[in-house]
Amino acid sequence: MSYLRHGMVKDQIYAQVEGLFEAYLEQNGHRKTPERFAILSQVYSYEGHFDVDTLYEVMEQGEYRVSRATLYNTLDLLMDCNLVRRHQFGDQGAQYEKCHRVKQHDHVILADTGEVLEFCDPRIQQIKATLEEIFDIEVMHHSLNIYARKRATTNPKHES
Amino acid sequence: MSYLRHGMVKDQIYAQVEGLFEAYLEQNGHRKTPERFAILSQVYSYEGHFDVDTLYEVMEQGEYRVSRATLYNTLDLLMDCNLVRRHQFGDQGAQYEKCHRVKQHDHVILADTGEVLEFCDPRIQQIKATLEEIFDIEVMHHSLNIYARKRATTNPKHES
DNA sequence: CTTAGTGCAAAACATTTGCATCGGT
DNA sequence: ACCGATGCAAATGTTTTGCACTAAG
Repeated sequence: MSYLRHGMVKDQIYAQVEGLFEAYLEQNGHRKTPERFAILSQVYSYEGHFDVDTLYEVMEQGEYRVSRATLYNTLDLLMDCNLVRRHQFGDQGAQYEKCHRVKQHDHVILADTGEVLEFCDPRIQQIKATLEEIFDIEVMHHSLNIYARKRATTNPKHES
Repeated sequence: MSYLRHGMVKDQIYAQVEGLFEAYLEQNGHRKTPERFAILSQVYSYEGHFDVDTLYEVMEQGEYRVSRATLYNTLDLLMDCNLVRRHQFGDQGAQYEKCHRVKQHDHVILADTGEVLEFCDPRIQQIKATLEEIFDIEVMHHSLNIYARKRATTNPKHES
């Protein structure tokens, strides 16, 4: 989609991601196990969000059946090297999503359906810049979730 | 503090909050039990955030010892009538905070200490307005958490 | 060969639920 | 007296941990 850079195709992206993960593992003295790469591959096959349970069930079918313990372990590694992000929508369990070369975005959660929309607003960057100055901090990341409901589309105008 | 309106003092605020809760309970056919008001009182004694476990332990000492089940139940009611808000910082359990006549604000979580700073930026309102228009939704609430770390104060500039 | 990584099962933890009892109304 | 609210304990769902075994380096 739109986050592909000039003619890159998916497999090239994935090859790059795999290389980054491999480099990360080497540089940090972690072993390059087949389970870890199988998980990376599966994680990067998802377009949207996924939870650990879904991932676990899918991987049970695949070539490498990994335990939940390994899933959590590997997801931690992938978050550490910035290939995956974790989200907490509402109160239920964590959701994950790949994030390499994916445009930074935030989420609108629709109350009725639980559906998740994505958006990107430059003003959030401005807010972060302001905060860095005011509090003398270095912002590492943020999480902005908007909880909303679909408007009853009765009138063509807007009624705020 | 700054959210007190023209000469109001704390007890007046609390009396008002109690009145609102009472009205809410009546209008929705809920019973006015002493436990519920004891919880409300304790909740409004906190200036910042608290978690259920802390609340439980404090209330064990007090006049009304309430069970966790009742705490969760009552916190739900308090959220329903907009006297309390729930937050999810990072991965651990939920944090709550009173919200009546408290200025809407968001949070900076410092990675090292877990300390939570509060801020209020008008641009978040603008973002919400834009989203309502773009997606034709009605925003109910939002959650913006900034994860940061204190900057190494090497430069002689201001560090407040 | 060494020891990090793995699967498994148990543990930990926060929250919810079932049920007998209590107490607002 | 009715039935909603409570306390307790068991159940739930998710994530973590201990341990014996496997395999990467």
